[in-house]
Amino acid sequence: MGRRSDHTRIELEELFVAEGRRQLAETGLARFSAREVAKRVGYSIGTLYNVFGSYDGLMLALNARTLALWAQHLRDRLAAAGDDRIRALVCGYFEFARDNPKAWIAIYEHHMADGGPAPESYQALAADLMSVAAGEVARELPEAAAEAVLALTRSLVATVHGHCAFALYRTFSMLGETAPADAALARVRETLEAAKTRDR
Amino acid sequence: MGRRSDHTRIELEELFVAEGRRQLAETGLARFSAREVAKRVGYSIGTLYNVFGSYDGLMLALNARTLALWAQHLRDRLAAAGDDRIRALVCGYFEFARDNPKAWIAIYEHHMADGGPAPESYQALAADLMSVAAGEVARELPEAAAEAVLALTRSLVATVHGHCAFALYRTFSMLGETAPADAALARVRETLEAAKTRDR
DNA sequence: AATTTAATTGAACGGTGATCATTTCTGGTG
DNA sequence: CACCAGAAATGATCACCGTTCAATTAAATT
Repeated sequence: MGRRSDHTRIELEELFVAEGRRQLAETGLARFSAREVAKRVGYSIGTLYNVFGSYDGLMLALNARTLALWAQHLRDRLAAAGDDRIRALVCGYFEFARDNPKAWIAIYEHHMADGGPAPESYQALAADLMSVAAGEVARELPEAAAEAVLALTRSLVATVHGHCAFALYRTFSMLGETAPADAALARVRETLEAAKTRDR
Repeated sequence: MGRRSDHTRIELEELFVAEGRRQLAETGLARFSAREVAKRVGYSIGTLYNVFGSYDGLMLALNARTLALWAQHLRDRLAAAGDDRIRALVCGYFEFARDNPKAWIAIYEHHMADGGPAPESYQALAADLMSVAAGEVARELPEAAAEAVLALTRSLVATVHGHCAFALYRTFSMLGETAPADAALARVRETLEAAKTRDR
């Protein structure tokens, strides 16, 4: 059809991402198809490749959107939180994963075709998410050195991630666990308490 | 070729599983191909389907083998452990994942085509793995009730899993973490200490 | 030797990600 | 207004995938 001024390149990107997220949420990563996204948007597969370059490019755009929404969700929860900001953070983590299970899983299950790392701009989004958590850990441990805060934050996020992953992968339900978020919160509290005791 | 007495059905299964594991370790789940496994074993794709029924059936057989080897690895480490059995357990967990990264990841990233649960026999292998950990937790908390031990074990395994997953997915290296196993062990120790204090 | 039975095969089907020569439209020029 | 150069959009084409199943072939039975 030639240069359609129907949509700018930015609009096109947004169309594909919106439809891609809809489809990812429905079918999950394993059945996800770039062709099907293009078809439902009403553009050809060739146009989708013009915009994103590859399947990886499309998936990165989708996961980047998920990461941004996740970070926003956490900040919203923290803004509305009372005294117990750690609980707000852990619950916000679980809420987002539970409300967007397929998209959340896709963040971890998509791998670049060449096995290489994701581009800088994508890693920045993951780092931003981590910094939200680090801010709260720093608030809990005012005396701690910055590097110690970061190291502890990484470990705490890994702890929560493990509980959240088991919850979404149904590993927990298979084993009889019913309140994974509570368990994760309890673990985080223990670690923060131990760190406070060490600091004194 | 008709009924080849070259291999019994059991031998055939073993041939496919051995070659499948080799290929999974090389290429990873995303590029893994049942056709390629059949080709390299020297049987047709049809015979592979006679044996395993589907791609899911093959993957379950591969993942079942991985789970069994993992449990064996943990028991071996515990048998050779000194006083610090918890360290042996956590390190054994990480060692196996690090030595078999693609196979370990496939355990979590393979999903049944219909989204349903894995068959009973497969779940039993996962439960066995959990029971290895539960035995050590029970040893640490002799006073604790059985159900409390199981609940704590689930949470501790989730904690270690989170650290291990971040290590293998390179989330940690992206964030500057260098000793994920040490961090996981520290978290486990804190939780066990807190539980002991509660029991008193 | 003839027949039955069951294991093995691989072509065929509909789908995928990826490519790129071709077509089709648009903005600018004379 | 007619023309053209260039960019956007296309979809046939390719190699591969999981899956199916009629046909084939070798072993077991008669």
